[in-house]
Amino acid sequence: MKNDKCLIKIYKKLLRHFGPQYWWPAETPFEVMVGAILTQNTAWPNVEKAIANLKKENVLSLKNMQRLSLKKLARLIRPSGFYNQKAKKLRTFLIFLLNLKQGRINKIRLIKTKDLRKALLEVNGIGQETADSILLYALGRPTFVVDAYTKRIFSRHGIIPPGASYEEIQEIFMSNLPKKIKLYNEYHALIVATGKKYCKKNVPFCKNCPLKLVKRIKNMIY
DNA sequence: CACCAGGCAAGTA
DNA sequence: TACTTGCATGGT
Repeated sequence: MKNDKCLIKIYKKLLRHFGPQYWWPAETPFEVMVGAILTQNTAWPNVEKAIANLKKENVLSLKNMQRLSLKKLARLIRPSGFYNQKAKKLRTFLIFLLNLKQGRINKIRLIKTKDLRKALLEVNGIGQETADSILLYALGRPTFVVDAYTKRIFSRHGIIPPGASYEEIQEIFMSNLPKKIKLYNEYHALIVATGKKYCKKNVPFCKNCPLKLVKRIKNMIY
C-alpha cells in the first residue's frame, strides 16, 4: 500500500474512533498563538491554567498583554512552566505581531504561507512546531503540524523512520495527503488524541489502540 | 518517589 | 551536522 492510501486510511480510522476534534481549543486566533507558545514541552492542563489567569486579568489580547510588565506576565503564566523563558518569548512574539501589522503589508492574509513561516521561524522562541501550529490553527494555512506524538506513533508503526527530522516527517504527510486545511487540522488533533490515550512513552503498545489493526506496509515510500 | 508533558535555543564536538 | 543541557510547573 502506498503512503497516501495508508495515511488516509489511518486518518479515517482515527476519525471513526474519536470523532471530530474541532481544534484548536481557543476562542480567538490570539489565544491560539499564546497557547502554542505556552504548551511548549508542557502538558495542556497546565497551559489552561495559565490561559485562565490571562483571561481573568483581561490581558489575552495583543494590546493588553503588551502593557504587562515582564514580571507580571511571568507570574500569570506560571502554571505552564518555564515561565521566565515563556514570558520573554511572548513579549518577543507580541513585537513581531505589531511589526507585522504596522508593516507596509498590513494584511497578513496577503502574505504567502511560505514567507510567513520563514518570518515566524526567525522569531526567538518560535520553532517549527509552534510556527506550524500558529499557521494552521490561528491563521488557517495548510501546514501540517508535527509533534512528539506524531513522531512516536508513526515511527512505532513503521511509517516513518525513527530518526526522521521534522521536515522529513512533514514532507511525508504533506506530499501524501490532499492539501486541505480541515484535513490537516483534524488529523493533527486526532494524532494528539491517540497519543494521549494510547501511545505513551513507556508503554510499547496498547491493545485497545485503534491503529492496531492497520496492516504494516511494505515498500513504504519515505 | 520518578518520570513525563502538544519545544526551543545555545553550547559543544 | 548531531548530540547535550537549561528551562520549571503540575499530573500520574
